[in-house]
Order: sequence, then C-alpha cells, then structure tokens
Amino acid sequence: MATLRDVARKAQVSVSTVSRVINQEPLVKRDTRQKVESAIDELGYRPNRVAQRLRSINTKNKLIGLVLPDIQNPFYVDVVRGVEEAAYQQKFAVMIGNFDQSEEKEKIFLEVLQSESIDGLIVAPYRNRDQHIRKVIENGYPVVCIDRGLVGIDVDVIKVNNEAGAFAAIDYLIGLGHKRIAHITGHPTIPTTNERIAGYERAMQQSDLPVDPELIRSSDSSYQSGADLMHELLAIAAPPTAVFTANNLLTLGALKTIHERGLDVPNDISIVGFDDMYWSMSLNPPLTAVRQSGYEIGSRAAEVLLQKIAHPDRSTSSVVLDTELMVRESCKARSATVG
Amino acid sequence: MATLRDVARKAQVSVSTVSRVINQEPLVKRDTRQKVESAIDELGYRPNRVAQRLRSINTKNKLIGLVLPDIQNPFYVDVVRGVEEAAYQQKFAVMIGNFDQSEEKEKIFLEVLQSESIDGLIVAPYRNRDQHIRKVIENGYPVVCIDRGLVGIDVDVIKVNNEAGAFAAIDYLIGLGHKRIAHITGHPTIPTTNERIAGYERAMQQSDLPVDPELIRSSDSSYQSGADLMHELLAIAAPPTAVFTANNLLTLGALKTIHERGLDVPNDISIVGFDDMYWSMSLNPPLTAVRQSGYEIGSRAAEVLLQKIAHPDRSTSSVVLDTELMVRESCKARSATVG
DNA sequence: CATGGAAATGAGAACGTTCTCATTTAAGTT
DNA sequence: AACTTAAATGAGAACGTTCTCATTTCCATG
Repeated sequence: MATLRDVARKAQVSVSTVSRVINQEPLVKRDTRQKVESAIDELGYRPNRVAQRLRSINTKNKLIGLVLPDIQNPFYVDVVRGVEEAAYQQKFAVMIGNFDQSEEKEKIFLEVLQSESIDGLIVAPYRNRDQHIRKVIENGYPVVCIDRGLVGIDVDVIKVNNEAGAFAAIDYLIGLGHKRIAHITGHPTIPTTNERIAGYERAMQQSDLPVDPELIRSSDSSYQSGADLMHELLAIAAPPTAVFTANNLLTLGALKTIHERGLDVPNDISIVGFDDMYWSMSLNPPLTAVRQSGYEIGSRAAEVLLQKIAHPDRSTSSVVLDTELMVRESCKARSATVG
Repeated sequence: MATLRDVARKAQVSVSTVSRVINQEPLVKRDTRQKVESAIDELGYRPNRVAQRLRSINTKNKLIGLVLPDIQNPFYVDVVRGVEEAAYQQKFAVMIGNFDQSEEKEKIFLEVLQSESIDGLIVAPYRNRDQHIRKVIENGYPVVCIDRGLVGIDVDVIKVNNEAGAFAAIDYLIGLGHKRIAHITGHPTIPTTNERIAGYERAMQQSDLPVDPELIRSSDSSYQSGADLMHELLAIAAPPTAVFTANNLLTLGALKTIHERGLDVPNDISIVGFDDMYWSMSLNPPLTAVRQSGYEIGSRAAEVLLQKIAHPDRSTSSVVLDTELMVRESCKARSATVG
C-alpha cells in the first residue's frame, strides 16, 4: 500500500500538503492540489484508517459499533441494513457484534470495540440495566439504544410504540368479535414486554372485556416457549379464540403447536404476531402482524448517533416510531354468540 | 483510557517491559511480571488495538473481514454466527459487510477493510469472476471464499456438495413416484446453479426419466422470480407434480404462487427446497428441504483463514461439506399410474 | 574475585497519519 | 521599493503500540 509519504515524494510536496488535500482543506493552491491528486491516482493511494484513527483524538475515526443480542432474529437483520445504509452515506464503517444473548460475549465485544477506538455505539440492550453498556457510556462514548433505554442513565433511544402496536392488534381482534384473546409474551422484566401487555389491557378494558390473567403467559422469547405456552393455553377450560404473540419466534412456536394439534388458522383460532417478517406472507395462511420497521429504526439510530458524534454536547432525545398492522389472513371474524 | 506509559509509570518499569508482559513473552522475571500485572489491573488497562494494528506489520492485527452479498438471507446469518464463533476463540474481531448485491457497495466495503488493515477476508463472491476481490487477493491478503471460488485464481473455498444435495432431493421425489419434476433455479452464470442442475439431471437420468428443458427454469434468485417461474410452470400443458427450488427465496416465492392458485401442498404438488431455515418447520406444511449448514461453513472458513494468516505459505485447499435432506411434510407419494 | 555469558530490562525508532507552529511565497498598500 | 498582511507550504511532534538493539543485572565458573 502506498503511503502519504510516497504520494508526497511523487508530487514533490510535503506530507502536510498531501494530508490537506485528502481532508479537503481549503488552503491549497489549485495546481498543487491537482498535482497531488494525480499522484494519488497513479499510486492508487488510500488513506490508512488505522493510522488516522490512532492520530485523531476523537473525530474522524469513522467507525461505529453495532451490538445486537440475536442476529438470527430477522428484526435485527433489518436494523443492520438500516444502520449500514445511514452510516455508509457519511463514510462510516460499522462493526457488528452479535452476542447471542450471552453476557460474556457481549462484554468481550464491547471491550474490543473500545480498544478499536470507535466513535460511538448503537446497541440493543438485552436488559435495561446492562452494566457493561453503562460502563461504556461512563467512559464517554456516544451511545444510542434501540428498543429500550437503560435505567438510571439518560441515553438516546429509538424505539417503537409497543403499547399502541399491541393495542391495535387487540382492538382489531375485538372488532372481529373475539372476546377470549390470549397473549403470549416475553420475560416480564423486559420493558417492551410490559408495554405490549399494557396495550393489550387497555384494548380489553376499553371494550369492557375482562382481563383474564390466565390468558397472559410469559417466559423467555424463544421458539420453544411459544410452542409450550400455546400448548398450555389450549389446555385450559375455556381456551382462547385468538392469540397475540409478542415476537416472531413466539409466533412461530405457537404456530407449530397449533398445527400439531390439527387446528386450522384462522377457522379454529386466529393469530396476530408482533414483528412482521418478509416471509410472513409465505406462511399458510399469510400472517397478520404488527410491523415495526427494523430498517427505519436502524437508520434513525445511526443518524442520531452520527449527530451525537459531530456535536457531543447535543442533549439526549427519544424517538418513538409508529407500528403498522399488516392485515393478512390469519384472523377471522367470530360471531358474537360464540366464545 | 490508560496507556502503556501509565502502566509503566505505575509499575516503575519501562514501556518495553509492560509490552512484554502483555504479549506473554517469557523474558520477564516473575516479580516484575506481577508488579506489572497488578498495575494493569488497578488502571483497568486494555491494549489499544488501533495502535497495535498500526505498529505490527501483519501479525497481531486480530481483525478479519466478512463480506456477504445478502444478510437478509438466513443462510448467511448462520455463516456469520459460525465465523464469529471461530474467530472469537482466537480473539479475532470480525468486521461484517453486507453489500446487498450492489457491486458499488461491495467495492466500498472492500476498500474500507483494506484501509482498516485487516488480517484476512472471508467472502461469498456474488459472481465467480469478481474483479474487486481478485484485486484484494493480488494485494496479498489471505482470502477464503464461501460457496464458490473465483475463476483463474487459486483460492481456498469452503462449499457444499450442491450436486449431491440436488441429486438427493430429486432422487427422493423420484422414489415417491414423481416423474415430471420441475426445477426453479438461479442465474445460470452462478456455479452453484449449474451444480444443482447437474444433480437434478443425473438423478433423472439414473432413473431413465427424460430431462425436459421446459421444466427447468432459471432467473435471478429473488422471491419474485420464484413466484413468476412457478406461475409459468403451472401454465404448461403437462404441469409438474413436484418442484425443486434452488434457494430459500425461490422457495417462498413458489409457495406464494401455489397458495394463490388454491393448490394444496403436498396433495396437489410436492415441493423440496434447497436451504433449510429455522422456521421451515413452521411453514404449513413443514417444508422438506436440503439443509446446508451455514454455521459449519462459516466456522470452517474462519478456521482455514486463521491458519492461513498464521502460515501464509500454506497451500490452498478446498473443503466440500455434505448436505442433508430434511424430510418433512411437503412431499407426497404419487401412484405410479398418474403423472 | 574477576569474567564470561545468559537473563532481564530499557531507550528509542518506527508504523501512517493529523495537527500545531514556523516559514516561505504571493499579493496588496503606501 | 519597502512594508504589511494573507495565503500556501513545510517541519516535526504526537497518537499507543511493537521491536531492535543496547545496556544492565545476575549468576556460575575458573
């Protein structure tokens, strides 16, 4: 790789001048600039980002980190795409770390990021009292959170209106005549879970329907839990006629149980999922789902982060995006007399 | 962040000694080592990887790149997980780039990687005559390819036995009594496509079945193409009784058309897909598919790359992994008289 | 008690940039 | 022409490491 020196030698100018040309500083005469530029072209010179990074105190590093709990979740894949897109526009590189919900891996990755001297970090905290991330913030790195914030720290957050999204789903089911609506959801310590439960309850209460605690089941957000909890729900005395699942893995698990039991969607049971996936319409029947745009969340998060990097004393803010109910064919009207 | 100097000052030794301790070099007296280690602990020192990277000629960078054409494809997500796992074990960080099949983005990302002075690169070339990657190899970077190699360059490849995988799928369908078996596949310029077609043909010929060119349809590997080609296939005079789709997006597209037409899987038509997904079993009916383990491909690729980085003059090799036919419920026996 | 040699440590250049400050060059003013 | 000021360029330190080479310390041996 050619270096600044090589270019300088070739263009017969000093290293400083070449640096100025590269950084588009104005104080360079036109023909010097051209001389340098052609030398750069001839040598195929590209600045060494590592050296740039080492030298520059905090600007110019042009590298941000993205830390995700589970890259297998299609929602986060969309986030990745959104972040990359926004970052590329400003010539930032993105370092992605997926920690598979392992705290140990998360810690390692956060350390790597810091010793790579990144400019900032986008993170979807697994818990909202994540100590490792807290430490990163205390070290002075700009951080933007996705999905949920952190307790006790004022931090930028990009999230979705979970309460309203859940409300819309339940309200839709109620509108179809459902009265016994189950909710399979994640761990109750996670804020998004509570928000979704709140939306569920508000919709039920607004229509004067009872909130039966037996119908709200939570555990971790895994495929297996979805299957197990659905199993439990089908076993109770007055089983639900509709179910609202709080994320895509739970949805798939619930569907598995439903199919295993030989039940038909939507004739025997209706289902609405939180999280739309690009293949939701390929399920049979196509799934009705609450869509949250991971892409938009990612790109907004990146924009906020880049601004924060540029203006470190910018005050923190919180962006709440809307969800959209994608009505497909997994729900069916229920005559008022039944259920 | 504390630096080497800070540690040296605190431990009352020279910078060189601290460096030696960090790099586990043997020439340090036991109690000096302890003094330094406790200073490191007290200051919470972590080596600055950027500086390490700048200084070390080619060893020790501890950073590899991973370049993927489409991170939305669950197959590549598995690859990511495999690569990360193997890399972490040796304290390598992974820089992931997803270029969404855009040559421009791919080029930018490859340039970024090089100016980050990575140690090596794992790449799934979109085409097998990718000029950008070729240039990276010529620049002397160790490169391992996934899925396909590059024409005219001797490069390490980790791939799957596509021919055998396709053969198994078709042979299975033939065993069920199918005779008119369609194949929806990707662009014929892509080597994997040809290999899968070859497997298809060999299976047909082995059972003395005609290879009807009308039944083999190819275009790009998109969802839309899957839907369109399925449409075409259902319109011909003697439509197929079974279809083999060459990747997951094509499978989903084909399923969409089948469902739209009100056809039933597997009673009206059987389907086998190449690429298994974690939610394949949640489709209705659960999809029979040829499984290639992205995770294993990724981890093997990382292992080979790390070895190559450690021993640059290692000769290139090619690893071919087996596929596995996951029989579920999307295929049904066909009586010999029909079709 | 030198003394030779290994073991342990230190001094300082180097990696490729940026950035501050000094110097040179150009241009304008009287 | 002499002087002032602004524009353009250059010299060299600095970033936090590694690494070569030199120096010091230590111990065993004659």
